[in-house]
Amino acid sequence: MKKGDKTREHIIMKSAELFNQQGFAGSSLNDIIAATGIQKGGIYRHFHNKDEIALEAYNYAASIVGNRLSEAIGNEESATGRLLAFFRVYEDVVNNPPFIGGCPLQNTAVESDDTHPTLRHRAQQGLFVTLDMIKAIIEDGIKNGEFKTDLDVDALATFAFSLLEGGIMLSKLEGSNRHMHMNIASLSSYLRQCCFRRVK
Amino acid sequence: MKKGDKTREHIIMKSAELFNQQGFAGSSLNDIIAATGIQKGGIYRHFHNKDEIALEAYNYAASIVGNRLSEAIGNEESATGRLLAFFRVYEDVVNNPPFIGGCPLQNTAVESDDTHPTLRHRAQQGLFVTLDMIKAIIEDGIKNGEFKTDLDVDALATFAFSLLEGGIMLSKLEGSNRHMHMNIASLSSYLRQCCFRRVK
DNA sequence: ATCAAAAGATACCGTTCGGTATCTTTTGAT
DNA sequence: ATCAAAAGATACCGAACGGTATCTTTTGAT
Repeated sequence: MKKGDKTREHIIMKSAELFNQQGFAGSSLNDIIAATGIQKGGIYRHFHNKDEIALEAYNYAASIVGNRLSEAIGNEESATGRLLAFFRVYEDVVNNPPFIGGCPLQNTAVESDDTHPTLRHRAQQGLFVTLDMIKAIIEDGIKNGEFKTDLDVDALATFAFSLLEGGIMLSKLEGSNRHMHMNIASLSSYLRQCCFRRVK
Repeated sequence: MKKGDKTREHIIMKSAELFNQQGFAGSSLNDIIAATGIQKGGIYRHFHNKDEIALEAYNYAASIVGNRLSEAIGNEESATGRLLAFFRVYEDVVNNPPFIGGCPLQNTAVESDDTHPTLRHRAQQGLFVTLDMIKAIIEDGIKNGEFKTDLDVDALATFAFSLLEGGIMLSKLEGSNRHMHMNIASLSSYLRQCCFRRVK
């Protein structure tokens, strides 16, 4: 790997942390300079403009979180365990989020919604990919007899993901993981009471 | 009401729309000038700085949504109905949110989390007030025999509010109300299956 | 060791930022 | 109708913005 590629990645990593904490509009190039220790000329050698940095930074942050999710899912045997594993990645979102600043999808979605179309499009792709992951887990649970066969897969996927993102938002805002913890417990009992296949 | 107070309110209203769509960092004073038709000198006669405008604007947006929520709750007789009424205020969040730009609490929470402490504090107050509203509804439902007596009120309030905010985020991002609609149906059946008092 | 190419620092561009001082206009009580 | 007070427009401030041109340093293949 060439030197230039290494600094390019360094810029992306540091910028991703900035953008995920302060937002795109809230992070200036001087912030990036301060965070990377690289002057403007050095930065703009690797990127055409601030937008390009933001897009690459989002991809990076999303990939970090995605890896953490895949990892957490891989360790679980049951579909229920895999669904709850999603939440456990964010169970200490206040002090130890999978990526500093919280969920990149949430931060990007909320900020870019009415302002930055291309960034919004990336977040949309992230939404679809994540929902597909969750749906695959649910369908798996149905096939292996863990869940009822008449489950509405789309509705349950949206339900679980909403609960996750809402819990992240509430816990981050209050500065306490209690919302995440309560939601994990609530989803767990919900799955048991409403989604498990009744063995007669 | 004096003329100055009227323009002051005009500035707050227009700024609230801007901030709730583009964020605090994403909205400039020139944006406010363009939206209000009032020059910088005129604006700064009524406010000390941009921060003060943002705080008042958030209060305004929050009060609009709060009124809509209270209104929706007032029309319902059952606790279940009042909980679902919360969601119905945002059931067409894509095309017809209670305030343009979506949920002010969500937008403010996500942006100000790591950047703007005073704004974050306002959002925190909004969180507590809203959770208290939801908890009051649940306690009401327990007292009048609608809900089981052993419900965890805090957990159910967090659960419902997370589902709402998560649903808003997902629907806004995808540009489709389907997530809100599915969550309303899911919460409705959840309440029926897990929270209703079993009549023997 | 040489030396072109790659990488990065410096210095600058015009524009926009939030904020202020000053001047003009409007308002409304008398 | 008068006229001080309130309201608002104009013009400006220094700083920070995103972005670029140019110069210096570093890299690594030969």
